[in-house]
Amino acid sequence: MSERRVTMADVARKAGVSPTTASFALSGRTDMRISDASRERVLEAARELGYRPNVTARSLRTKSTQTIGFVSDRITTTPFAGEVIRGAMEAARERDNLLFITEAGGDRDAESSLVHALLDRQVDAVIYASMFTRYVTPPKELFGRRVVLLNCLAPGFDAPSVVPDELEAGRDAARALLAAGHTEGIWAIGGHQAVPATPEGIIAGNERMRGLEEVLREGGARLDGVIECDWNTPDGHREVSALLAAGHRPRALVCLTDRVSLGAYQALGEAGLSVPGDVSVVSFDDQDIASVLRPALTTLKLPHYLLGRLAVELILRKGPLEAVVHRVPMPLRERASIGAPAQG
Amino acid sequence: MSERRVTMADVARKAGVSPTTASFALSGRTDMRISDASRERVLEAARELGYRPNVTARSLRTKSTQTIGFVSDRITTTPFAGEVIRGAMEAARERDNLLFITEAGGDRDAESSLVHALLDRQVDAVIYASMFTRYVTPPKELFGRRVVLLNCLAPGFDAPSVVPDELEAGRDAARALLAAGHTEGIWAIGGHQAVPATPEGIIAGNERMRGLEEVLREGGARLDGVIECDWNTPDGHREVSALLAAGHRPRALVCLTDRVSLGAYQALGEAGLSVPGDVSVVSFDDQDIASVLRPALTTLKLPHYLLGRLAVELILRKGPLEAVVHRVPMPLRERASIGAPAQG
DNA sequence: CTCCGTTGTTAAATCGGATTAGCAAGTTGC
DNA sequence: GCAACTTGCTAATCCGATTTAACAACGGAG
Repeated sequence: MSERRVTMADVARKAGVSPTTASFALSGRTDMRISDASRERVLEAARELGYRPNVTARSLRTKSTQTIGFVSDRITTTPFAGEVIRGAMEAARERDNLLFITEAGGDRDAESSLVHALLDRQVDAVIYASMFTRYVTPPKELFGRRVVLLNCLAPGFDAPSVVPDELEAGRDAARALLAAGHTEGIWAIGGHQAVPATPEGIIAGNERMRGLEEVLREGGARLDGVIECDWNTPDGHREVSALLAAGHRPRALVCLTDRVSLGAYQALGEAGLSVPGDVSVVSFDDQDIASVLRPALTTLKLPHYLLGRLAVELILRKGPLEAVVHRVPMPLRERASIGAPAQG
Repeated sequence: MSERRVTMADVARKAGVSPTTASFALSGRTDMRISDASRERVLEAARELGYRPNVTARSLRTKSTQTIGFVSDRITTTPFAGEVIRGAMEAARERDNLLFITEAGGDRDAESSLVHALLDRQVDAVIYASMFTRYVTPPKELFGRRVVLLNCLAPGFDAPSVVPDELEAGRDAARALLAAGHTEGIWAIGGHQAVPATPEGIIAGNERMRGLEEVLREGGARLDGVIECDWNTPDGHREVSALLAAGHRPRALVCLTDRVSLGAYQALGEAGLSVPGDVSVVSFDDQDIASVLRPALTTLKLPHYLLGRLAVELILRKGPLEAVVHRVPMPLRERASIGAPAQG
């Protein structure tokens, strides 16, 4: 694209040395002896000419492109997960790397083809990411490659995983309710399962529920019921409306996602119940809406930014990757949806 | 990364021809005569060995990396604009290109440095994108390069722009209200301006308002008032609450973004007014929440996906780029927030 | 039978750097 | 005084493709 770039040969010529000397001077290698005078002249020439090395050419020899591939099912364009990309991007940038972002939309063939496109461009490593925390089987092209799994687990696939600490988040949700004095009339909306039509097990729901139940039990509280439904707003609205219609009077709702919480808010509002006066709500994810709902939603934040950042940091660390699961804490965002239990 | 790749030399050796012949056979060029027999043997060998060309090596000679750089202020991770990336990505993929995604966060130095990082990797072209539709001045490194401006305009910079057709969207909002019979008691919330602390002019607000006023006037309707505020939920809530508290009884609200609409919904709900029974609402953007609000929000969709796609399609088109402004229609998403004007 | 044009193929150069092997000139050791 | 090191630098290769220039082998024209 456009006018000729300054090459190392230009720099060498201007500095009056050989390309070899220029190369050593510029890369600053100390194992090859270059006089201070020559080094200075090369550096000066490079500066004056505005020389920048051609990464593509260099990588042909060195095998390192300072480039990382990012493959996901849909995480890129999921409204709330762009932060993953940002975290990854910034961490990459700090180490002079760039990211190829791709998305296969869940299609295995597309996935293979994208991985090939990445490998054809000699990426140094690949981040394989999933929108939902779940078990996956990466495409065979990635076996034996430098890979970090992001927001997913793949038993038998030799690579580290970076996932949110959903179990501890479940515990923290329980602790938040206990701290406010809730011990009964607690319902979970969304349940263990997850999103419709996902072929493989989703981890988030199970772990959140396990942590929740464990700490509630230890705290002498109990869950009155668990309502299984999809993790979206219409389902949240429908299930909570049905719960109320059935005559139940919950004191606290644990909604498995903020989208479910929005549905719950709508149903409670329509029933003339206030949050947190009549019903407390604790949620998961901390999506955009969480902070602007009225009252603002107390929720366990999905640490998207840190997830992306850690994945890249692991990949760019020297040495081989260890197949370890890294759990990133989900911080509690305390806002206004939890109050003392309603009396009566 | 890992075991040696099959090179063209391997393919040539296996097919019993020279690398030159293999190259011509594989690239399928007709200007260089290769016998059908040789071609077949090369193709067969390539297939058996699973040969894939090294794009990096090729680009050293051809100058084309089949790679596009994407630089934005924050669009990547803006919750609602990931679709831009997806559109761009898919269009790129259809033509065997990949995207480097970067984000400068509005920092000029970071922007320059990112553009350099892209150019060092020999990208064929660059998409320069903005989160808000506005005027920009691209970094000097991009002058003379193959560039498409996405969601922004840069007078004097020789490149095509791709932007949403905000003017027509404003008109469509007016048409939707007129069609439902609204001619008075219409207020605009959000106004001409925009988001806080944006140094350069934002186009969206102005154009939306201009289109809106033009068609209302032509339709014999009028705007009772325009309330200027930031384009977010708390401001929407505050301003609509204030409007009602001041004794006004609007029949229709034109909210400049869906986030403002959410605030309006909250304020109306608290005042015991129903949508669309008492007040109709028409909005802009079609973010995630638009479809799950109750009632679902009628809004003019920001065509993010098409924006991204068109930008890439332009860039990958043969020939020089023309500095034309491409306006992409914003379709009306008719849902349930517009009704006939309340009586009385 | 020679000259010339095709046809099919390949040796060699190229792209922009990194790296290896080696070469002069100056030092040191004995 | 001469071999053995050092020091500072460069010629030559290599990385994996593309592309240019040229070269055999063959057929037809004269």
